[in-house]
Amino acid sequence: MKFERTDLSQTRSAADIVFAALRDAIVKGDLENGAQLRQEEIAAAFNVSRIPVREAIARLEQLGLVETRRYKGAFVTDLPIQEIEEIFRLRALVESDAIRRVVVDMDPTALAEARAAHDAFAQATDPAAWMEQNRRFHCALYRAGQQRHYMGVIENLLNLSDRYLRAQLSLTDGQQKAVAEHALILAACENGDADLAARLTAQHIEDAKTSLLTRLNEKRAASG
Amino acid sequence: MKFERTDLSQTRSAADIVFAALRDAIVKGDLENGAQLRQEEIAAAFNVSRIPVREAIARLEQLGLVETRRYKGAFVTDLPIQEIEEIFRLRALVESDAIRRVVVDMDPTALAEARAAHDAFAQATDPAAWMEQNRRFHCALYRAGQQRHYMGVIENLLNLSDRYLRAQLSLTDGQQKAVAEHALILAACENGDADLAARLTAQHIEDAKTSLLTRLNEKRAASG
DNA sequence: CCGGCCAAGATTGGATACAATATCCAAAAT
DNA sequence: ATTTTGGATATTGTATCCAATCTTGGCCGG
Repeated sequence: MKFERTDLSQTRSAADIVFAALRDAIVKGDLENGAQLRQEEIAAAFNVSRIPVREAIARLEQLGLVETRRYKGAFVTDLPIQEIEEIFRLRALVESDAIRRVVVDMDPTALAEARAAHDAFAQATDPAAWMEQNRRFHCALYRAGQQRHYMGVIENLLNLSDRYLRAQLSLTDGQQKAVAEHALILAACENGDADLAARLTAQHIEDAKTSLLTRLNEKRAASG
Repeated sequence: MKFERTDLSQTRSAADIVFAALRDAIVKGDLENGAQLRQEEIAAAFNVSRIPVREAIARLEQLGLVETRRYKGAFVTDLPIQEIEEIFRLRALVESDAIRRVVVDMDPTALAEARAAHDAFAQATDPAAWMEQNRRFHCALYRAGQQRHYMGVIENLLNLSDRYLRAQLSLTDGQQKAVAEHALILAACENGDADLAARLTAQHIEDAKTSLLTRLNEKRAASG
């Protein structure tokens, strides 16, 4: 007699599920910058007690996605412009190096996945899909190297910066520019040109940073 | 009448204190790789309930210092050699770039702090003091740039790798070599030579990586 | 009308109690 | 003797309850 074998020990705890949901909500911008995370409210939404909610919030704080002050509550981190710039510098540094190390021995499966994401990104029409396919494209390439810690650092940086980028893609021709740049990066990867892929990736991120900071500075000047 | 002004709202929660203590214990190697963290035991040690202990463990997991499996417990992460190597590559990449960005506008106070740490490191005789002063030296330089996220990434990487380095410094002439390399890095910073400081920092970390990996591979070959 | 003060509700932090799962050991069956 | 099975114990995950702190709204004096 045969069974369908499933590993039940890998079922996620309530704290895991709440954590992932809150993280995604912050990254996607569903929770606004500075918004307060009320434990009771979240617990009710997931039909659990506040205990797993508090564990989830503790983990979010470790990622820098929320800031908590004792007895006051947890708030979605609102990054100053200077820190956004810093995060993009880090991204350019780490992601370009990650690409360089991956390209020298690129897995065809990863390339195919990246191309699929590239196509989906080009055809997507709403910002949510852009962000999703954009991340899928980049991570498909980085992940090919099987480097957990590079991926971990990069994902953390993306989680911190995505909600700022999202507004950017919506307002400008950023998406079209990104499609063109992705195509070049993909071509460099397929040709095995590691240095070019690294330079293009760094430039891609620097470009996004520049236009994002320009807009943020305008906005800040206008509002106060 | 004058008061000593202290911000009571900054008193740390029990979870904060337990988290910091566990983190330091793991980083310093007081808790061995693979060791299990028993909630009840830790709670008793700090005279608190398991609730803040669980929050602390959740945060440690987010840092990659422990791994938890549901209903089985939390264990100090035992990194495979390949990941240790990856972490050192990341360190070389990020720390050299951090130095480069700091040197162009170096704060004299930070330089003085780095030199003090350098002297203390040279005169220290036990591995615990070495690790402490070594980190103090490097972080004094990086911190001068006031770049929270660079510092955050670097500290995470140091937290993950320090316990492996510690054994290294104990067993070889690593400490003397490190003193000499620190002197060169410090000189480059004082002279405002950013590129040199960056190259020396990268080399310093690569050197440590090489000798550490050599020893780890020998050890693994010997033990099985 | 305004700002300070105080009480009551709201919210977070932590302790205790209970539920779900794992681990270990003894007894029984082959 | 080995393996299996049932249950006792230990450990983790979550709910409920209490304590500490914050916040809000009304009252008071100016």
